[in-house]
Amino acid sequence: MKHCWHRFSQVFFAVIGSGRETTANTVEPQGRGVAADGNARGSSGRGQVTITDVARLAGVSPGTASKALNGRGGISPDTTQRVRQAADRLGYQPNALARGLLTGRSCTVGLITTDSFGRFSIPVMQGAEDALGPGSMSVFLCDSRDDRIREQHYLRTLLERRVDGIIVTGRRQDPREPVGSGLPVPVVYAMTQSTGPADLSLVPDDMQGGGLAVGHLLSTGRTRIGHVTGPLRFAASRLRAHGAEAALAETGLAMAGGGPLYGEWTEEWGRQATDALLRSAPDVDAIFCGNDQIARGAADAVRDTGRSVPDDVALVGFDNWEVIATACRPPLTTVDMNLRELGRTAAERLLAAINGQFAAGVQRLPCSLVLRESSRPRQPSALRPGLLADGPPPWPARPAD
Amino acid sequence: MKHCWHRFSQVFFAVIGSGRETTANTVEPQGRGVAADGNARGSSGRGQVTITDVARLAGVSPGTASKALNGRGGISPDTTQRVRQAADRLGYQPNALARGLLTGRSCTVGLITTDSFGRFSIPVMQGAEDALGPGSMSVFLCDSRDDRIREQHYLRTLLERRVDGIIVTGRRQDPREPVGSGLPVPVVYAMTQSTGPADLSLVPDDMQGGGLAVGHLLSTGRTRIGHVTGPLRFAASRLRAHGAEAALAETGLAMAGGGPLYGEWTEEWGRQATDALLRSAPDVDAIFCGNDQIARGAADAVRDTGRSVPDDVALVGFDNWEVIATACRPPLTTVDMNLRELGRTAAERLLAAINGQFAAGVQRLPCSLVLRESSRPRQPSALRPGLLADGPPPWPARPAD
DNA sequence: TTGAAAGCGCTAACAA
DNA sequence: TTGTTAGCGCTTTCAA
Repeated sequence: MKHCWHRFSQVFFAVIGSGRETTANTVEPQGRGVAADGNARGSSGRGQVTITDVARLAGVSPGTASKALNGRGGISPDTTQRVRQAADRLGYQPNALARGLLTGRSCTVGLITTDSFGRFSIPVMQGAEDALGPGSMSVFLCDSRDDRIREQHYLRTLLERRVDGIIVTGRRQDPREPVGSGLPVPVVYAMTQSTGPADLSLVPDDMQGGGLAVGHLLSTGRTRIGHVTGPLRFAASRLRAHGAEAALAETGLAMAGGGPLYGEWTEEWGRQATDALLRSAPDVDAIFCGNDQIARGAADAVRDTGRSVPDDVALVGFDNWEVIATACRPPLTTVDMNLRELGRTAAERLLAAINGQFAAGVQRLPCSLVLRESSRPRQPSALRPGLLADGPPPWPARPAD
Repeated sequence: MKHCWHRFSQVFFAVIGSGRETTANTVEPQGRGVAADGNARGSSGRGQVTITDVARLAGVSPGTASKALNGRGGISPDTTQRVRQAADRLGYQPNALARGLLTGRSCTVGLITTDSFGRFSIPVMQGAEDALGPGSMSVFLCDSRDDRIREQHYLRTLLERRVDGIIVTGRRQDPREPVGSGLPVPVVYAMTQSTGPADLSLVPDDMQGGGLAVGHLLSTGRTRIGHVTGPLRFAASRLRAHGAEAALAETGLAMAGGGPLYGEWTEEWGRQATDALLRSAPDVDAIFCGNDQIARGAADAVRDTGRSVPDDVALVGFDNWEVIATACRPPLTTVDMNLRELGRTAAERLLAAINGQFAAGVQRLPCSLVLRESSRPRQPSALRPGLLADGPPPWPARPAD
């Protein structure tokens, strides 16, 4: 802790160290100061310590104090030391507003989330904050809730506050209109796409993620792989399915069940679809699910038919939504979109843009795989007698559980 | 949309309307302006339009323009109109930094989350943003991740940015040290408690929530009510249990199973404990669970013994974590801590404090109940033959599972 | 090596 | 009703 912010310090206007002494109650040249302020506070007027106060206590001019504190310009070590001490004593905190006004850089960025702290925007925001917060950048939070009016309101206030840049996050979906055009600051879209050709958008690579899931299942020896996923109207569903099908085709395999089963992003649908799939293609030995909720429903459905996950049917989900994936029985192998990393990258791209390094287009960031029980390679068949044999499956139509 | 922010407007320095005409390339009295700026932008120097630009275009002084735009001081309707038009044309946006510097109010607040976008802090943040964002207050987001070093870093930058106040959110738990002492701005703690006696902390009323859950179960006719909850070391566990026990005692009942079963906040524990409870007290007709995950585990365990939820055993959870509560089979009745409301309240209290209305102490905000299937009143016994009869329960000790 | 002065963009007090 | 001036707190020339 470099500073302490006690507002009411005891020591004032006594010059620290030696050199030109200035006594406490000198009348300030500027005509401002504590004179009229009976209250023993080390500040002029507004109650916060200013650099003038520091300078006066150190017995130097404000300009010199500024240079000393910022390490700019040739200031003697002795003076620097005195100024630093004075600043510490008074609990000086530079006024970022004044600095920003002067330098034209506020060192702030706006973060507009269209998704109101949704499951996808949160990790993105977190990643962005990771990259910005610990540095000198502060982040303005704006929750536009997919409302263009709100969005414009926030955009306006952000620009009024002279942010140096803006990040827009969403829940992906279809490309969206740019948040504004001809803006005086750079904008990066994360987990959402702008239709503006000059804009930079960062999204996860769903197709690669789908391929990753299926590739993994293939590598563990599964060959009759089905796919249960969300609504067809979602680009995410389609891309993941394409990725999955491409990976299968590469090995000369077709998708079990005849193709992806499109439905809802719910456990309920996961159960239903899996149930149907196990009926229509009883030899299915793996299901790649479009998200973790579907996968969890699938796990329940598989178990309900007396089969085991992963030995009879392996499962892979998508999202790595921890609370779902780890509560699944068994814990779920799943594709992680690395959203936090995506947010971090967005922030870095924004910083680059602020420094003049622009980029444009849609960048797809790779997904990765999180391995858990649900796709564990099969146990040696000796341990599970009969289950790998040909012929009708050894389980009854539907036991009590 | 009142404004548009195209930076490069076409029309400049042609006085709008009638009255003192000023032509485009007048040399500005201040010596600044577009003269040296070949680029057709309606600004001086920094690339953003200033009030001086607006004033010049409207043919008035900056002071007058300011008053006109802010509706302060007696300005003729005609002039006001002209200034407004000029501002619109140029896409003028007041510089909030400059305004804040002058007025001493930045119209920003800091939001420090110690819980890194956790399940509890998110709705609180959302509520705070609800109350602040749409107004003139902007929110700085700071993710301290329970790290005091980070927290102090953020505190410092917030104070440097001259925020008007600070909200600190957490995941409740034990009281925490104040974020700082003698701070120049008010602080409100939400979903976390400060040990500072002069600080204001807002937390949900867990005891009342526990009472609410049990009261509801009693009102639906259940009398043999058990309680499965999280670790004993959590104040939340203890308070909820107390509330539940008090509600039971009021009706002269004791808790089924002999008392609360403390464990973990997981589905796994919910299953285990419920299993044990159903064995030790087979006539249990309701379980109040310390959170939704435990409740979901309980639902699975109840079902696994061949009993039905809610007809044989009713369930109530805690948290109203939608994804869990609605995916539960059947959907879960649960206690909602109204965290968003809590966040909103925190923001309102902060605004009050900024305006001089201080408060202190720990305020507990009421929880409410969200009714779903899992605690539906029993069906008439005719529809469920035998289940309400006396004697040994109709289900076997415990099927395979 | 230090000090003086100007000015970032805005508003508030005072003059005209 | 409008214009002028000063100054918020800071940094940055330019002079000393």
